[in-house]
Amino acid sequence: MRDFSRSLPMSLLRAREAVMRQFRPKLREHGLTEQQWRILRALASIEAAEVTELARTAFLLGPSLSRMLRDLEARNLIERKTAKADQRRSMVSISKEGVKLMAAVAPSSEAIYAEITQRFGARNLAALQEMLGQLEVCLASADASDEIADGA
Amino acid sequence: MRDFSRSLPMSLLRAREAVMRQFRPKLREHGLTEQQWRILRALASIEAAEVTELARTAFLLGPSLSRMLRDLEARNLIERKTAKADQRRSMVSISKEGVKLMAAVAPSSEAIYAEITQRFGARNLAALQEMLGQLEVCLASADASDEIADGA
DNA sequence: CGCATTCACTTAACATGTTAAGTAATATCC
DNA sequence: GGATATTACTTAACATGTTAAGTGAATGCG
Repeated sequence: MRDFSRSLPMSLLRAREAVMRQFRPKLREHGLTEQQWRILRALASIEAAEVTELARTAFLLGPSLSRMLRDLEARNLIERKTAKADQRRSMVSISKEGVKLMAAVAPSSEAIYAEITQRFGARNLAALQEMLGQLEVCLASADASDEIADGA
Repeated sequence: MRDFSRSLPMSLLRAREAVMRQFRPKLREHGLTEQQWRILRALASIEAAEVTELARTAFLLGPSLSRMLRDLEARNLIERKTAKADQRRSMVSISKEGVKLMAAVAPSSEAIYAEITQRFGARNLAALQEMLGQLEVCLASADASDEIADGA
């Protein structure tokens, strides 16, 4: 069997960990986990979003997101109100405090990203992301055909 | 701020998830999680390994590995014995049952990997892994200089 | 209308990620 | 040789990943 430490999943895992290791200490200073930061960033760019939509954007599963929203709401970093038209849906938005926290963290975060870009090379970075995107597309089509085969 | 869904961490996360989504169902059929499978695969290629060494190979943190080894030992998939020379160290090895389970799963796993390789292209795959490796190297040197700055 | 189905979200349960603290054995240093 | 530090590993505590089940609201359809 292939040397598993050279397998694609392990390569991706190690690469991502190497990247996130750069960010985590700064986020931690502000009492944020990587995932909480993802939620705030996703919310920052829009007025309000439904939970399901937010889950897709922040790439989180519903149950994880549900817990985190509860906690973030308790910390007054986000706000929720149920939609008028459909009481099942709840609209989530970032609070003033949330915006303030983002403003405090964003400069460091940007600086770290810039440092990574500089080290790896902007061109390399773009090429890498292009390949990652293509990989996703390949495998998404694999999933789709599976679903058809399963009659889903 | 950059559109965070196009950031490197998110690209890596989505790509890895797209890959692992292909494997998880088959592992699940055999009652294995992704991480348990990593442990077995890491052990399969060597006689025995210390826990710390295994953690490095399977890219798991000590506490996670400690729990998983307890469970895998209870399922008789691995074996442990403390080293004679140094009673702190415990040597971990895969059991006969573990080998049997691996033999049962490996063909499907290989087939899935081959399918991914074919879809994405062997050349693209090699190029991607090369880039991921370089990214790791870049950032590892960043960590190293941080440690020096911190006096570590 | 009534009722089964679907939908949006939450809760539950268990496994792992992550950091800190604990434990026992070994190494170091005087 | 004995106090101290370090090492290898485990436990603890809390956050998230993951699947299944639960809940209440909207939809579809007779």
